[in-house]
Formats: sequence, C-alpha cells, structure tokens
Amino acid sequence: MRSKNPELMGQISRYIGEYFRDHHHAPTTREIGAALGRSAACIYQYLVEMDRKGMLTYQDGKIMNLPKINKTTLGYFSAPLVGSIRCGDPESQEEEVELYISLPEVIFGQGEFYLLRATGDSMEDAGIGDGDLILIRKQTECKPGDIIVALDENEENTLKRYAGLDEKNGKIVLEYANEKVYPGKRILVDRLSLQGVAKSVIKGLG
Amino acid sequence: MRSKNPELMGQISRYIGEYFRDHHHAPTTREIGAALGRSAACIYQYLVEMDRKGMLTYQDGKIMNLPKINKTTLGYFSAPLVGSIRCGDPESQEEEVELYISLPEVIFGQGEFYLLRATGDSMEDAGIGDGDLILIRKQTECKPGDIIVALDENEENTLKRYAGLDEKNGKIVLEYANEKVYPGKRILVDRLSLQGVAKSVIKGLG
DNA sequence: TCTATCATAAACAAGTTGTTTACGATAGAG
DNA sequence: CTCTATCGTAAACAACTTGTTTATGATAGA
Repeated sequence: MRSKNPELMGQISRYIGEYFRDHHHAPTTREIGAALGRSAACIYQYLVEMDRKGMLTYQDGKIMNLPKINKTTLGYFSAPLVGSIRCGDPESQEEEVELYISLPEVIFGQGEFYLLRATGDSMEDAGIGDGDLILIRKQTECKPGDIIVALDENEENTLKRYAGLDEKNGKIVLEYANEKVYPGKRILVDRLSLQGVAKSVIKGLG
Repeated sequence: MRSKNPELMGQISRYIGEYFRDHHHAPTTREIGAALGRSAACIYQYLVEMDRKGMLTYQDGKIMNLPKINKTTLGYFSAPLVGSIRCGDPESQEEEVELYISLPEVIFGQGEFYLLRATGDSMEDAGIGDGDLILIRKQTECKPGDIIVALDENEENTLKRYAGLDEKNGKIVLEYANEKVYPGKRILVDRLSLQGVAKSVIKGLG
C-alpha cells in the first residue's frame, strides 16, 4: 500500500500561493508540474485529491479558494504619475504622463487617483515632506482639514489644507501646514476649483 | 477612395494602454474587437497598419512598444502584511500571514519586503505615525540613521533608529525619534538581530 | 456608375488547456 | 521473496483560444 506524497501536496499548495501573489491568477497544471519536476497529469490528480480533502476548490479545471490567498484577489487600480505639482488639470496633461502605476485597493482605497510628487515644505506638519509621493483621489467635494489639490484664482495648482469658509467675508480659507516655517500662514480665496483630495502619502526613507 | 478610420486607431491605442495598465499584458485581437464593437480581423488589420505607421510594434502576434506604456511593464513584488510589529521572526509567522500585497518596484525599489503597521508614537520625527504602514526590506546590514526592525536582547521585535556603536562600551545604540515625548531617549544593547530596514512609509490621510 | 478598399464572418492552423488512458515503477503486505 | 495496488509518467484526446487568411458584402469617393 503506497500513500500519496504529503510533501508534494504542500509544495503544490505553496507554489500556487506564490504564483497567485505574483500573477493575480492561478497557474496551469503544466506550469505547476514544470516548477516541481512532475507531470501535468500528476499535478491534476493531486489537485483533485486536494479538492476532495478540502485543501482547495478545484472545479472546471479552475483552482479556487486556496486558503490565505482568496483575499489577495482584491482589486488594483492604476494611477498616473503626473510629476510634480504644477499648473493645469492633470487630466489634460495626459499626453505627458509617461508612467502608470498599479496600486492595491486594500491599502489605498477605491476611486480615481493620480500620483504627484510634493515639492517644498509647506505641508510638513501633515506628514508630507519634500519629495514624498502623494496619492490624490479625484473628487469635487472636500471637508475642513483635508489636504487638497486645487486651482486657485491665478490658475495655479496648489497643495494646501482646506480650512473651510470664513463666515465674515465668505472667502475660502487655505492653510499651510508647517508652523515652524510659516506660522499661522493662511490664504483667502474667493473661488477654488477642486482637483482632488490627498488620501495617502508615500515617504521614501534613506 | 476610402481611408482607414483614424478615430478607431486612436481608440485601439487607448484601449491597449488602459488594458495594459490593468492587466500588465496586452489584450487579444478579439478582446479589443469586442470592446470596440469590431471584428477580430478588423483589429488585426489595424494593428498591422499601426505597426507599419510606427504607432506600435506588432510582431508574431504580440503587441509591443506602445508609447507611454513600455515603462509600465516594470516589475512588481509581493509583500506579506504581517500585522503590527510584534515578537518573532516575520518569516516564522508565515502561517499567520493572511494578505499578500503586490507593489511596484518603480516606487518601492527591489528586494524582499514585508509590510507592518506601526503602533505608538516613538518614531514621530521620522515621519512614522501611529497606524502607518511601514515597508521593511529584509537585510542583515544597516547604517547609522536607518530605521530598523530588530530583535533585541529580550527577543522583542522593535522599530527604532540605529545610531551606531558606542565607542566607549561597545554597545549598540538605538534611538527613539520623537523629541517631544521621548527627548534624547536612547537604548543600549549588546547584541541585536537585524530583521530589516524600513524603506518606505505609507500614511493614510483622513 | 463603378471600383478600390473597408469591414465582416467564417474558416484555418497552431498552441494551450484540462483530462483520460495505458503502462512502467515501486512501496508495502503477505 | 513475491505479488499487487497504486503512484507517477508519457502520450493522446478534445475543447478552447489565439493569430491569421480568405471569401464576401458594404460603401465612400472618383
């Protein structure tokens, strides 16, 4: 009486997991076999057996529900890196976009995004330093406290904190967030065209 | 004399670009056709024509060198999210890892990484706040100034700044990076097992 | 009106996939 | 040691997908 190789089962399970992480879809029986030095038919038989044992779901030739892996099938979105913050609608600069980057929704959320590199130190207190990448979600509404990208009255694209409306004169209040360099510095504008709201900051270290 | 639909060429080019961003590989002629309401043969003829015009490279049935897209073929790596910082080697906790996340090398660099969520405020000055995600690269060497993950003498996994060796007593100096709460706080240890070095911080806003 | 060519559907050939089958190798019971 | 169940393999099969060609109809433009 011979028994199926339990070690091989583990190898198959592990390989599928790694493959899934790298490719976002399951490998074929032949791919698994080639990687593990076995035949496709052997892998097929093991997959059927592993399905029977409940280690994974194998139906219609599709590998599904591998434990610990299902959650990695979460979505990704692509965000254009539009360079440093500057004038103009990022949308209209599409011709200049040279790089789209795929990022996971599980960390960065859902929506329509773009990335830009922050320059200057006006947002230091918000954790945004010179050279950091900022992930902006395109939206037309914001609430006080949000870090926003907006075209101000001079058609300049700026990154500032939205502080709300000044009740007295009805102007929109934008703040710097660096008390050391710009203590209490505020900007009042009549109208502002909101481009998006900063949702994440990616800082590089050393 | 009829002329090829230039608008359709633009649609094809755009569709391939978007598809590439989402799937990291080119679509099939039938996929393009279905999306644009045209036949596969029509798309095929357009692809050949577009290759002749130099708009893209189409060889052996493979779409390549679409302008603005080639750079997005850069690599991605998968990093396990190992939860909040805690005891033990992250490698040995593999059973508990429930989530692998694919991240682009073009932003985060190359190497073997894992993600962990920072707790506490001891790293505030380094731009690392409570709840931030920290991307750790596994490596066995570090230089003064690096934010490191290490097992200290008590087998505790800690996130601190490596300050170097104390010449006088030969001990390793680790620092907090929050002058407000822990002014000048340092830790001296005889030996430390380096788990990795923090390379990026992902901060969530609002 | 006529014709070049655009676009389509259908078919083709090649490759990939899951799956089955026949057969050799071998662990383990007797 | 002998024998047999079954493990694993190679080969083949059928279904499907892929790029590509071909024959046919539609139509813009001379």
